[in-house]
Amino acid sequence: MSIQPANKEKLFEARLRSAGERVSSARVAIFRSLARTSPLPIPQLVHAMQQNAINPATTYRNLRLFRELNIVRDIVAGGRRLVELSDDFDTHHHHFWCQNCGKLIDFDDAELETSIAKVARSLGTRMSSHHLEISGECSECTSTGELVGCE
Amino acid sequence: MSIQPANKEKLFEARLRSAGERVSSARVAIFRSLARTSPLPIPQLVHAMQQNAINPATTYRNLRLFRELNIVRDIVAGGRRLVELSDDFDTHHHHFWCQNCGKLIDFDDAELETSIAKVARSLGTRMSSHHLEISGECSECTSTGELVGCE
DNA sequence: TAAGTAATGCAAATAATTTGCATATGCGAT
DNA sequence: ATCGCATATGCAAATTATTTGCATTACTTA
Repeated sequence: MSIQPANKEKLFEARLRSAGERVSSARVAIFRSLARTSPLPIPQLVHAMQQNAINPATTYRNLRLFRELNIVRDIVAGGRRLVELSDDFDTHHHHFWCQNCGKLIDFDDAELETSIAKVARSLGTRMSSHHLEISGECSECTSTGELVGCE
Repeated sequence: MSIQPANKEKLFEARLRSAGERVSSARVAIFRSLARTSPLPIPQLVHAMQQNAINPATTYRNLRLFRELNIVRDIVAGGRRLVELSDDFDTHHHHFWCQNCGKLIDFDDAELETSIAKVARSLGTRMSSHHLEISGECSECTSTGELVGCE
């Protein structure tokens, strides 16, 4: 189900090319960074790229491009905005965010997908992507007896 | 199902008080603004509050507080981060974002809710809130024959 | 391999968000 | 009601995030 690293990059290049965009070294570097670790806050990505001699302006410009080409998506977890590769470049998944320990858990579920598709159809819309964020307390925090929202 | 305006504010005050927080005029103003129009981008809220003689710092500080107290939540629609009142202060809903015309449509569905609750349980988590964002083409854009992503 | 065009770096501008500190205000006790 | 205290606010400055213009560099196509 999951795309292999080598193919991911081929697909990435293809997506750029078919949009008439060039495959620059900065773009590849940003893509690779996201493929390695994501989701992550934009400033963190910008900083990581600077270590790689890629200018913030370049990272921002390309993030905007990647968003348009559906290469990345933005999500929100606990009030923080994060970027990650879109479903086209990673296995489709949703996120559970533990508001107690801050952990982010990926998940996916067939029945859930069915429900979502059904709703989109009933709205008369054509769905191209979707993302569910659940917040709460993860299993570990629940069993430890920690209280949500306390520090 | 929907909470009446007058009660919303009572609930709001109660939530602040039970957290040991004061019910200041700035807080009430921010809450009212969100109750009137939301979701909206944070800078836009900040600006609106300035018209109301409320300092940006105050708005930011209180947004953080509201987030902690689950009075507001952040969502992402088309790469833009927005705030809106949490489910406790509004009818629970999800969002469909049309990437063609930019429209944001609220929706809710019982079966979907069931699936979500089931997944959260199967993960061993305790869910306190959740939000689904679907992107695609709304029914109007679909019938007009507009192409997604073209300008 | 060369030419043309689009992407990058850089520096500066702008926008967003946070912080410290003095003052004002909400709240509980009188 | 009023007083006193603790907390929230305003303000100004600092920090951080993001965008833009322009000269230069580097993909791509022929």
